[in-house]
Amino acid sequence: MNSAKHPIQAVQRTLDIVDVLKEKREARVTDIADELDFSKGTIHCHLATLEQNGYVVKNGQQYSLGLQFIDLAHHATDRVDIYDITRAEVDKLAAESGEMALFTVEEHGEGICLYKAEGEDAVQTELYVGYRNELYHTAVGKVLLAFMPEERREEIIRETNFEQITPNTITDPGKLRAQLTEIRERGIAYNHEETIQGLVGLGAPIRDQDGTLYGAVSLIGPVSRMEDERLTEELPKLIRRAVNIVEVNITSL
Amino acid sequence: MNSAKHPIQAVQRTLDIVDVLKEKREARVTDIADELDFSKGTIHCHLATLEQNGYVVKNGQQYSLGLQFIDLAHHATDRVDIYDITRAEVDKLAAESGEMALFTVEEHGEGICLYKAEGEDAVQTELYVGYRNELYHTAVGKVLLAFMPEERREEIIRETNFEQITPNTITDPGKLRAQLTEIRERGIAYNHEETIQGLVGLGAPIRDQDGTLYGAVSLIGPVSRMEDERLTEELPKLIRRAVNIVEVNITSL
DNA sequence: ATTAAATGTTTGGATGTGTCAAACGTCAGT
DNA sequence: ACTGACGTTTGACACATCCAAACATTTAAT
Repeated sequence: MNSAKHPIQAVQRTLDIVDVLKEKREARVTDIADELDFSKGTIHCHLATLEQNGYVVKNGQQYSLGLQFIDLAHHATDRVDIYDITRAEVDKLAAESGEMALFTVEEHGEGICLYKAEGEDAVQTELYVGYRNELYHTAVGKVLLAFMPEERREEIIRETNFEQITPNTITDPGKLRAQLTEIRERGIAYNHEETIQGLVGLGAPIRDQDGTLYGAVSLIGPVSRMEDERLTEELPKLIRRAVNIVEVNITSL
Repeated sequence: MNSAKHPIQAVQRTLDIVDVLKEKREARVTDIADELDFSKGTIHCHLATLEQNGYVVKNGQQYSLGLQFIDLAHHATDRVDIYDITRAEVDKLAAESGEMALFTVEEHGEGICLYKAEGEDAVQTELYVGYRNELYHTAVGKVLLAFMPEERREEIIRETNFEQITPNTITDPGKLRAQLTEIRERGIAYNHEETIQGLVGLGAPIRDQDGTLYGAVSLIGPVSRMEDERLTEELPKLIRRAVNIVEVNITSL
């Protein structure tokens, strides 16, 4: 992520304010001014500008994010051509497996969940559509890393700040690269309690005939149900079938 | 919508750029510079700032909206307490009626679609989650107007720019007010081909015991299926049931 | 190949604008 | 009525934004 030479400070400030509103859900002028260490007057002007454009809502003294962002989100998703097809397949996948199924895409070196479907027995996680996570410790993340162009992969790995989230989290770039090679051979990536203890995930890439990566589909479930042949045979088969259907449809776009 | 006394121009410019990207889906620096009548250098700096923050993505020369807006959209929706409950009921409503069911909320004098469920025979419209429309010519819109505080209603009507979208569109504030009174009595609003020829809609408000308005639920279908007792009895009954369930759950928040 | 034409990017300098501190207005609680 | 806390407005100064032009880079054409 090459940083801008001449970032526009006023805009940066506004984006920081939006970020605070995202974290806090609601905030007053003074709250934000304290948090970001700016004068009340400045924050006020920024919020007023945002409000005028519908990006912020004011309830009494409390400001919060406006629903207009949903509109922007829709238009952003519009760029993902396979969204509709994949969505349908992820629904099926969730129904067939009973687990939670996800569709994730890479952007700016992060994995962004674009769709989530819950099967009958799906685990409850704080994962939501729009959720962003680091690539190195999830199944989809490792899939995306494995199948993206090498230079980009190395760039992302170089900029990754490895954290030992659980005992199983991979924190060594070398080990990660080795596992990515395996994943390229097998076509399936696993997450063995590397993100959350007790949770296992597996994912596969969506690619066209040229090998261009479009995203990844995954299943997440409790370790108790994710073992033996179900984990190594049954569920991978379901995912591969779902992914194949999407891939067939890519050409017709 | 009281305009800001001292809007921050640089921020306004960035928001205008975002708007162009929303409309065009993809655009180059020059495209945007021409469209907004700014120098290329200026647009470049703004885009660089946005990209650095993940709000914009660059593919070669083409810029487009980043998926990070989905994250913001999620947090904005978070503010709508009844979202989850209503969503479930709208799903049922669509299944029962076979038509398209919607959940809409008012913000900044506009109706914003927060959830959409398609029944078996649902009409296909360009309506999407996040879609914003004027209140005066839709069923949900009229519901929201009818049940909001009077001063706010008058403020919105005063600022409304009435357009004759179809022959049936109400363009007279007086007539609109009269119909809103009816709607308050009946508890159901109709849209008789006022937005799109051939499409009929009906909606009801979601309110708590104090009468505070939370949003509206509606059904949309082709005029051929939306007539006689189905329109005046059957469908209103379904909607009322859905709305009631949500309303009961409001108190437990 | 070589040139030409668009484009993205960077630069420096003049203008105009964002920022702050302080004053003002408003509201809630005592 | 008074106090405190907050949002809003004001005015003036510092400096950030913007433009035009030069530069770099890519694409198209000859």
